[in-house]
Amino acid sequence: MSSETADRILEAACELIAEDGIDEVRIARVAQRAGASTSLVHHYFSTREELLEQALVHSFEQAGDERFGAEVGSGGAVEILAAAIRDSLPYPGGQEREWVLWVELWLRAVREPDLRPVAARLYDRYRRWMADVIFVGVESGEFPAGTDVDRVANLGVALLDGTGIRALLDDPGMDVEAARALVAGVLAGELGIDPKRLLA
Amino acid sequence: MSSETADRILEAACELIAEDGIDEVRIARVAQRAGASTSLVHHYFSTREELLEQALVHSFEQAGDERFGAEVGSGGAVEILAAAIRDSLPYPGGQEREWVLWVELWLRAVREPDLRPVAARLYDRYRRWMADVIFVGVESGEFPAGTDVDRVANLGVALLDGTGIRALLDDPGMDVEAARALVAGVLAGELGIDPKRLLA
DNA sequence: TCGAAAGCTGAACCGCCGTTCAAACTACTG
DNA sequence: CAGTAGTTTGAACGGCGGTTCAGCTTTCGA
Repeated sequence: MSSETADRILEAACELIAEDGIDEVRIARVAQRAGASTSLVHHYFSTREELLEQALVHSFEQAGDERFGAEVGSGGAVEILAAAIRDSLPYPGGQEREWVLWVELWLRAVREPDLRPVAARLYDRYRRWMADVIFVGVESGEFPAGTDVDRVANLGVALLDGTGIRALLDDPGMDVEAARALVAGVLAGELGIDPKRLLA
Repeated sequence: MSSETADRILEAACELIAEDGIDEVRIARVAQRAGASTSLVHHYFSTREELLEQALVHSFEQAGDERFGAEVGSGGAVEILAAAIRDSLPYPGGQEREWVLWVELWLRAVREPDLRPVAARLYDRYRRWMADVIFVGVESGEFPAGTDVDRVANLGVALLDGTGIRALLDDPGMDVEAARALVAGVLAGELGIDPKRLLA
């Protein structure tokens, strides 16, 4: 089912989706980048739609593994949370590519309910990852006992998405530093710590 | 420049963008819905790209006028804010169409920097509208003096976007009611009022 | 060693759709 | 009425690109 070649094709499709957007992806280009012919692409993926859907899913499973698969490392929970905020925002040269794919998935999933479980699964990992970070802080006493971990995690995810999209769009009213300050400020307030400690 | 017919064509294009997504919009369909021929469409809009861009902009200027153009009405600031939260979320049968267009603009603007000012302008109106609502509350003493109005307004916008997108995607971890509760809870905390008052 | 199945290719097909073009119809102006 | 500018149309063009097809090469088990 999943041969070496099929993977190469899928990988090429992922790259092109990230670069040009789903609708700009042409089978000939995918084939070219994968070092194959268009016929070969059709040999593994009977239709363009099928190829693109599998590529999207594959792309996000992989991205999710990279971002949220790692164990919450050692070190203070505050530092980990600060790093999480920084690494989640679309800093130029940083997570911009992931953000573009993220928005692509949003739109696609809005139109195509089949894709919604993929998005939901990613959000679930995202939220759980952030909840883990916060939970560690509560356990270690850095954050107040009785903190509603899930609520704060959902809050963090929502804030990162809501500010990050504006930063990604170069909104002068919300650049990436302002986004970071706002997220850090609100989360620090919820967790009873000094906001500066989340901006390290 | 902007004749009766051109407006009809633009209107038809807007509808189709909302229904099927920009990339699915076909000139023949636009013409059909506008009661015109494809040639006539090209008479007013020399290229497809030009038509779609103008349609998008037109669509959002209009939507912005409807949503944020009205003066902040009379009544308590708390009630106005509660209504703002409710009306901004993608309740089924409510603002869903606007949300879809919103996401469409996000993706388009990410790919096409020319569109970013359009998005920035909309965000500006959105944020200012929310700031006005909060400002009224501060003036009337319903919210604490010294409230950082712009900060809370940005927070509100980010929370609505960040939770709303998940609700729109039918994420089981964040339905529209949970989104509303989270937004209301956080804003109530920032404004020193009872969260229940924002859920009326 | 033979033959079938899988991997792979180039070339051609063909439908969709943006775009163009020449011409008709209308309306207004001198 | 003549002329001109603005509308509107049907029909056709042209190419991009997904898909198909017939056949070549490689692999591998009997």
